[in-house]
Amino acid sequence: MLSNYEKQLKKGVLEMLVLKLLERDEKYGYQIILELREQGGELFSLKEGTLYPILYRLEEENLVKSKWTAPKEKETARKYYSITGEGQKELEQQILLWDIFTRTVTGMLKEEKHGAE
Amino acid sequence: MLSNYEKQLKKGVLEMLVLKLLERDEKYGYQIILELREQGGELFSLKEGTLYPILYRLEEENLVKSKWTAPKEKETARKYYSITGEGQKELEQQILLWDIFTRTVTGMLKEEKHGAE
DNA sequence: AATATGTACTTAGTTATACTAAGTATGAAA
DNA sequence: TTTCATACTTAGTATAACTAAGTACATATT
Repeated sequence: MLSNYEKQLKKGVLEMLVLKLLERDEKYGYQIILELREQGGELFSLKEGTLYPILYRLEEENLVKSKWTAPKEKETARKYYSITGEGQKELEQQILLWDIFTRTVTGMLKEEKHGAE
Repeated sequence: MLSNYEKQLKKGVLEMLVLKLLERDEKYGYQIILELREQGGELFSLKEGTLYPILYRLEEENLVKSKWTAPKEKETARKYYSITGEGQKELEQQILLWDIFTRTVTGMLKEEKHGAE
């Protein structure tokens, strides 16, 4: 079980990571869950109830688009998501901000304790 | 004005940064606002309505403790916060997690697009 | 003198996002 | 036949940062 601190750190980042996965090629929701788990370990082992609403939100914002596949015999239907041009731009923006953000915070954590001078 | 993405990224981190500032020496709320702004720029220019509730929460969790200063002549009273032993431990934990978290995410962002193989 | 600005703290209510927990439906394995 | 893995949906909750408003006092500006 993740600590509350870990849950909070993930805010915002999940959207960026989903866009990043879709940058490669189109994927369906459950596949994204598996790949996030594979790449991110426990920290990014999402329940369906976490991932799917992210996808709906991204689609609402036109950052991704989806299409259902006609299921072949003995296959469940899947909803494939792909990144849009707008989504690609947004992803690049978010990665830039992520770099600035983490460098800023890491810098602030390095400020040393003042000794007597 | 910060983007929504930036607001979300800050979740969790502010608590850690406040603890970090208090690690050096005790400080009062308004002073913390000024130092965060100085070190963190626009990204960490907090309104009072953002900072003070963080301090109250930290105190509730016994990670910091506070004392009012008796105001000398022509001085407003200030509430000084200092970190507790528990707060110091929590800070170290959070910094460890922060490092793991950022390395994980940055690694996931570096996964290259698959070309044809 | 009146107004604005900076210091210093408080609090009510809003927004955004991840969470839990439950549900639907199918196919394969025990 | 019961469990498990796949695959998607949705209602409700928790958390944390936000806006916006307020109090109070001292200093600076007009």
